Amino acid sequence: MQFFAEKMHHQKMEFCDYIEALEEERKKIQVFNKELPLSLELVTQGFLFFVCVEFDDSAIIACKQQLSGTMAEYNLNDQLECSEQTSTEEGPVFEEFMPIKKRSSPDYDDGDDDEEQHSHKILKDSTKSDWLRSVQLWNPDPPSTNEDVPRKASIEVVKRNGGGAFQPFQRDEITNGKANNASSNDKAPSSSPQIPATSSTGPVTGENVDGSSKNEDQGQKKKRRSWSQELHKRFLHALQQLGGAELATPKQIRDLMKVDGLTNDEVKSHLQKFRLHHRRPNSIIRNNANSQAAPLFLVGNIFVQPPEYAAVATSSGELTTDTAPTGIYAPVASHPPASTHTSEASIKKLQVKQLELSEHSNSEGRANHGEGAGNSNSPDSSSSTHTTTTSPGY
DNA sequence: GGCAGAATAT
DNA sequence: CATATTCTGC
Repeated sequence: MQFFAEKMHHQKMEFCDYIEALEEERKKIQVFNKELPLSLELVTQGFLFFVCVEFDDSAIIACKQQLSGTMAEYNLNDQLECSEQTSTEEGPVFEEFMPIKKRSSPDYDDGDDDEEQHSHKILKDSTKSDWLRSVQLWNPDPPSTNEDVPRKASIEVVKRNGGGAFQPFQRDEITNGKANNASSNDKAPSSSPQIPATSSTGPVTGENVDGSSKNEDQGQKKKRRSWSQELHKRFLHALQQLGGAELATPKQIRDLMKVDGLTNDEVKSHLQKFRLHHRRPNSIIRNNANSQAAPLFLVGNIFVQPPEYAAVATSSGELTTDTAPTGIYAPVASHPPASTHTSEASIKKLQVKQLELSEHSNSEGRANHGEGAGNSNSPDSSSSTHTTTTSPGY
């Protein structure tokens, strides 16, 4: 008897270990949840299965309960994510998943696909999106207090704001700090409701879109604009609407962003940086051998192909961020409310640019992304092996 | 003169 | 490194 008891105990322990292992596994996989909802499910199911098989020992039961608890948690999370995604549809979604995008989805690659090197980027490749990450996570400027900003201002109060430079927007009211956002003034939102100001998206620690209060000291150095997550999101959104970083112009972007206090120069600068960080990575290993074949993940004994590979191209062959966060539920990239300009002009521009690029920048694998309009898809410059655009049903 | 983009500067 | 500012050409 004793022996038996011992044996049971042993088994129990083993089982628990197993459970733990599984749990861990699931955690790992959860990272890919967005892309591979199926995998999670499978693992989870396996989980249940094992839990339910035999043993009714109290300990096991406890385990079971615990597990179910965690499961519920996961589900809840999933749901939350989903709802968030769907509810945001406007465009924020797009940017929201940028960080994840980098690892396997052909993200919205504005003019230059740069993506497709999936195989490796899984863990590395941080190069490209690194800066993005920083931008997104950047915790906007703390309140006032810090630094000498106020001091300087007071010293050089000069305040000869005769010309008023850029926009009239909110004048001083340094105190207002946040709270504003109202921005009732400024250009009327015209048509699209646009992003309802501070979208719940994340830990936006009470920071307004326009970054901060701008003092009147115009003769002075501009206060560094911090591109908060929100701001950047808008930026991306605008970009998306305009057809990519290569097509959009600072002014357009600024208009679309509808952030008061935001100047052209600021947008220009940001855009410059954006482009910079986006173009370079392209030249790198565009695709090795089979890289183009959508990676298959082995789940259980089933191969699963991440949904991103079903990425669709937007009519104008632009961003198409989609990023299929939850795979199946992938919200289709929203279209620009004002679809007017984005069509002809931009396409033309696109073509021109592509020509230019293909001409004097042979070294850089510029990409092709014009699928939508059926226009070119330059056989990607010279990158090693053929790149048969293996696009799943478009 | 405005604007966009690149090049510098901070 | 992230922005700002300046320089250029259109």
